[in-house]
Amino acid sequence: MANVKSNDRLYQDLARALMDELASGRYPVGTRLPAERDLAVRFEVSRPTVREAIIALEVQGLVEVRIGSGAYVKRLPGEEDRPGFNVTAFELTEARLLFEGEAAALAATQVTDEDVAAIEVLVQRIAEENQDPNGTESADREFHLAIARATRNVAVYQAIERLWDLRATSPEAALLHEKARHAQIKPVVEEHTAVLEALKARDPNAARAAMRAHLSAVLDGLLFATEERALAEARKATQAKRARYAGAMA
Amino acid sequence: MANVKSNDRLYQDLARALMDELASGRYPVGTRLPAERDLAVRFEVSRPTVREAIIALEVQGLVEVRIGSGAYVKRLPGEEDRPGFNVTAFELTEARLLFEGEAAALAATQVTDEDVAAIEVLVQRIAEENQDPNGTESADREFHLAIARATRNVAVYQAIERLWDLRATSPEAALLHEKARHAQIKPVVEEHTAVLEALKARDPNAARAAMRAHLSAVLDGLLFATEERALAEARKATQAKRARYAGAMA
DNA sequence: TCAAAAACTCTGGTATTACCAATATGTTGG
DNA sequence: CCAACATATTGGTAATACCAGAGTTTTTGA
Repeated sequence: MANVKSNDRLYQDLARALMDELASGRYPVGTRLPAERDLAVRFEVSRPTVREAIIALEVQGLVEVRIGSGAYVKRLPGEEDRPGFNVTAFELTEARLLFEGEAAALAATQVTDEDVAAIEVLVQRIAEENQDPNGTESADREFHLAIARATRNVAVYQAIERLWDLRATSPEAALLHEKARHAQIKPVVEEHTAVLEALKARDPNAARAAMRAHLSAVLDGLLFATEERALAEARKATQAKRARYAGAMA
Repeated sequence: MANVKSNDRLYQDLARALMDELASGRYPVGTRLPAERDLAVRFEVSRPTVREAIIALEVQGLVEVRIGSGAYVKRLPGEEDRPGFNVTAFELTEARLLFEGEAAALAATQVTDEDVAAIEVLVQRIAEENQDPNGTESADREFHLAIARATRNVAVYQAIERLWDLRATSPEAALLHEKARHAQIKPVVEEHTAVLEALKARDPNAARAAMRAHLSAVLDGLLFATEERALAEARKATQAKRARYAGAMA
């Protein structure tokens, strides 16, 4: 152990290593970290470096340093300051279904030709990304953000961006999406294209419907990818909820 | 200058002092901070202490340290990590109009009798708050959050909470809302009651319509309160946008 | 006997100094 | 004029020393 090579600066590596140990449960909240001198020996770095790492943790609110006593665990990494946690992939996607549907409708009334052109390129990139099962989702993200931006409403944009990025803070959600991605490499492009066409036509209702259809499909993908017992329950609940809600939309 | 007494540790004092200088505009975004050695001399501390302070700023995303080059200003304090700025009251309310409308619809399919009872109390409190022109808006906030909570979707709740609280980060937005509040102390209670009734009836479409009507009225209040020249333009744009969008909703 | 006081020791806080590595700059040679 | 090479500057890290707060142990005195 101890060695934690990388290209970053030592204090950053050390801070990460310590955060990993915190996350592992080795040092529960309230307990004391080893003395700086001991950490220095264990990680084979100098004490100033250890101090820098601990200060990094302190600034992030992970530990509290008491002079003459030690550094005590205050909060575990993952428990963000701003909550944003315990958010399941279902909830995230459902929220996006609600919000991005409306955003698309508003965007349809605001898009410029430049917006449309840019989005068209993104759809193309999504198609390419979709070919490669190991590819990223960056074009997908850009697509949704471009539409959010087309609303010309910063608040809307930020809310949607946040929802997307929240997925990364939830390991299960990220994993589930990954599984879903591998399971269904089919209609994604068509769905995005439908949204694009609605925007081109400046048709708010069509845009809303297309976006909701797309995210509905994503939701289905998530449900499909769900095998765990713990999620089976959520699956049923979500389906029932959606059914009722979708009915209300008609 | 240089001296920045306090009871904290030196690096914390120094970090604060540097943040003050950043906030003062002395070091705009993109510029380079003085060398660590120079800062050490200027603030009469050792270089390790300067490094600790700079690392504190770095962890907070205020500066970016480039090896062999220097520490560059990345973001000014006050500009939150998550942007959330340059958001006008119009944008905020428009975003709420979109999102909370859908949230209310979803909530209508999910509310429990307890939720309804709690919301009923809140409507009562809103009426009381509304009597006093100098009263707070806490009941109003609770009302909207209670509905968001009734969706049983944490992501939805957090997004809406964030939109509400964002108002506080924008001084102009807060001021404008305050003015609008004094201008129209009339239909607020009726509007909230309409939402409540729709929830009671478990009618998603009615809930959506009622919530949109309410926030539409808020938007009107904002427009009414707008006198500044700078905002007159935004007013027209927003009105036009809303008109088109509202038409699409029908 | 026991409680107060002193001594000791552990911990973080800060300062010094030194040297390495990445970068930026200026100089030189083609 | 420009590429290549010195050189000064800057951050990165280490090693060491000493101070100050906190806790524990030992000593001391009533």
